[in-house]
Amino acid sequence: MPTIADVAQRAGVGVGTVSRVLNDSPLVSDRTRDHVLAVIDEMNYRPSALARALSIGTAGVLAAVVQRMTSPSALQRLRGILDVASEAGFDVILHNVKSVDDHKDQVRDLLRPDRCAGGLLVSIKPEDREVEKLAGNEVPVVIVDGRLPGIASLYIDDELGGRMATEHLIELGHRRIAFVGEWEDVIGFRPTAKRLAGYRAAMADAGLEVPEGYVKSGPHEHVVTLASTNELLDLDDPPTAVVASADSHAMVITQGARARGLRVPDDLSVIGFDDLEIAEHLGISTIRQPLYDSGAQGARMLLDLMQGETRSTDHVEMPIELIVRSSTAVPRHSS
Amino acid sequence: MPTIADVAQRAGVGVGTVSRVLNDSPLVSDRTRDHVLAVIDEMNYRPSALARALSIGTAGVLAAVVQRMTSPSALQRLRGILDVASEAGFDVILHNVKSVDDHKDQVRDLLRPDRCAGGLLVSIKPEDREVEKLAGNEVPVVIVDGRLPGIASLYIDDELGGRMATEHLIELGHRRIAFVGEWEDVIGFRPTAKRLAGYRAAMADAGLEVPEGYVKSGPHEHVVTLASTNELLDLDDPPTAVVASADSHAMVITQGARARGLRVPDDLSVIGFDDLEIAEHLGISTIRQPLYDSGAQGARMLLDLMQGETRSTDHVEMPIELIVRSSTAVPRHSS
DNA sequence: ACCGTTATTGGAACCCGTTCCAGGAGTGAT
DNA sequence: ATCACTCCTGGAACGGGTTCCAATAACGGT
Repeated sequence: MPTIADVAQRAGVGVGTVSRVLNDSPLVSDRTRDHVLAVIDEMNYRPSALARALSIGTAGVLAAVVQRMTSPSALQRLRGILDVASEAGFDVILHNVKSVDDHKDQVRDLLRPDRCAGGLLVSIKPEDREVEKLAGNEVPVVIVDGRLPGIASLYIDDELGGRMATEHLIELGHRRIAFVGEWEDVIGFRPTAKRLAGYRAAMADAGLEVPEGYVKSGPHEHVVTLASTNELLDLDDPPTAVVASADSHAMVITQGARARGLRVPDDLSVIGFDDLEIAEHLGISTIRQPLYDSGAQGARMLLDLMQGETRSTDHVEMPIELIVRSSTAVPRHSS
Repeated sequence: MPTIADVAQRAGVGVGTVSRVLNDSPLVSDRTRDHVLAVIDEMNYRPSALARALSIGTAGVLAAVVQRMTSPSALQRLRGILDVASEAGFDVILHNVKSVDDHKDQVRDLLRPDRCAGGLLVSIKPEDREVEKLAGNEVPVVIVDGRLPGIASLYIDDELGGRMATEHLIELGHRRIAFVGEWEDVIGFRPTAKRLAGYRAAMADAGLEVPEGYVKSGPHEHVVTLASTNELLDLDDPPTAVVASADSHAMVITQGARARGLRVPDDLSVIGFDDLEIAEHLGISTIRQPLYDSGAQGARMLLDLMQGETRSTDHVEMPIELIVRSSTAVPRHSS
């Protein structure tokens, strides 16, 4: 593999000149530039990214640390990150955080200038004592899907989302409204807890009670959600509508209700959260949050930060939106 | 940030010694090693991955080039890759290939020793004239989900899979069996085409005809699959069973059939391909292929190759398996 | 013709590890 | 005490870029 010195020699110029050509420096005459470019092309020379990185001090690499990367929402965010990063000529290294243990040392070791030029934490909430370190971290960090003072972040108002979903059902005339969510990992920001708070607030504001057994949660698994659904529908006074903390739950609830011969939305309204692609196809009403865009914008924010153009304390609240489809309707025996 | 020279000075030894300690060389006395380790700890020194990479000649990074990373199957494969790579201390940079254009220069530029130590092509078929270059590529390459002579690869027998799915339906007593697949991108190995071939072969072997209009394909989108489903069911002589080239299709077909009031499997049997997580929850019969394992084993294979332990011409066929669930059954009006 | 500038240029120093080579220290044998 | 070893160790060279500094060339002005 040819080196910059080989090119310089062949072109009869100094290495500095070749380097300047490579970096589009204006301090090269057009004649020299053309000549050097011709030689580069002729030798099929490509500068070593490694050597460049060592000189510069950091590589053209961003780190994306993702919680539960297998979840459809994380995936969409990741897609946004990848698109923007690759557009800007950066590689993305991907770290999948599964347990709290992973989280501790690995991540801080990853977010060093010799590993990457910037980091994105997707749906990951650093521990309290990590926050300060991250805020002063040598490479900039952006949190996607979470809000943390002192660290640039993008987030949504989960409580508002829970409220919007609930109010939609209330406005349709529902009175007996349940909530189904999941236990949340301590790694994350626990959005479900906030959505639940929004649900409770909306219920309270409407003067509605939340009966015993109307709030379900468990591990994020289909079978568990299915069981929760059946428990709800087995109640003496079953709900006419369910707020699910995610579209994936809404899907399962719908399916479970139909398996019992109930019709959705006639016998049971279900609303989800996220607006995954599949929600559209299944006609699930939901609270849409910008998934792809959160990743893309987070990446842009990070790129800005890396050029010192933005304050690292920037916080951006992304908009959410009620999407009404065919899984929610006026209750059958409406008052 | 302290450098190796700082550590050497502080410890009163040479840089060579510190380097040897860092790399667990046996050429260091225990006393010296302990002392140096203590100093390293005290200074909280971490060697620069960048400088190390430049010295060594390559970074501790693997490249995963994935086609349509948003597909659930690609994601599972990626998970396998990530787990094995991170276990071995490698970072993974992720490249999402969307169109053929992306594929051309970017990938070859990525698979250079200054970018990564090895590459995994997931469901990506290099163009003919690229194959030779890849085979002699400076960094080793493994193809996950595809077979190509001259390049190490992991694959399944798609034709056999299509045949197994079809034979399962035939054995249940179905005679009118349709096939639903999708148009495939030229980037990939076109597994659907092979599965279709297996379907045709099984039908021919059983002496069954494939009536006009029984083979459907279109873009990989839910609405299209739904339309195909309706077209099939609108035929004068509609099928009693459908072989879908992927679980995602099987899901939509099931849903479409139910929307028309048909029962699955009583009125229509549906079998998928892949065995995604969701297939289990929806009770979809399918041909299981090892997704996570293909990624994991591909990564292991790559790590071996990087150490020269394996021939780069190794080819591994992964096993597939018929999984019978509740979406396939004996046809209602069986002969 | 002479001087001050500005436009280019070459090349050494630097980034920070790894590795090889030339010793030096220590040990056992004679 | 001397020699032959083995075991450790220090430090220079090296990897391949970037960048800064000194130097040359070219140009306009008087």
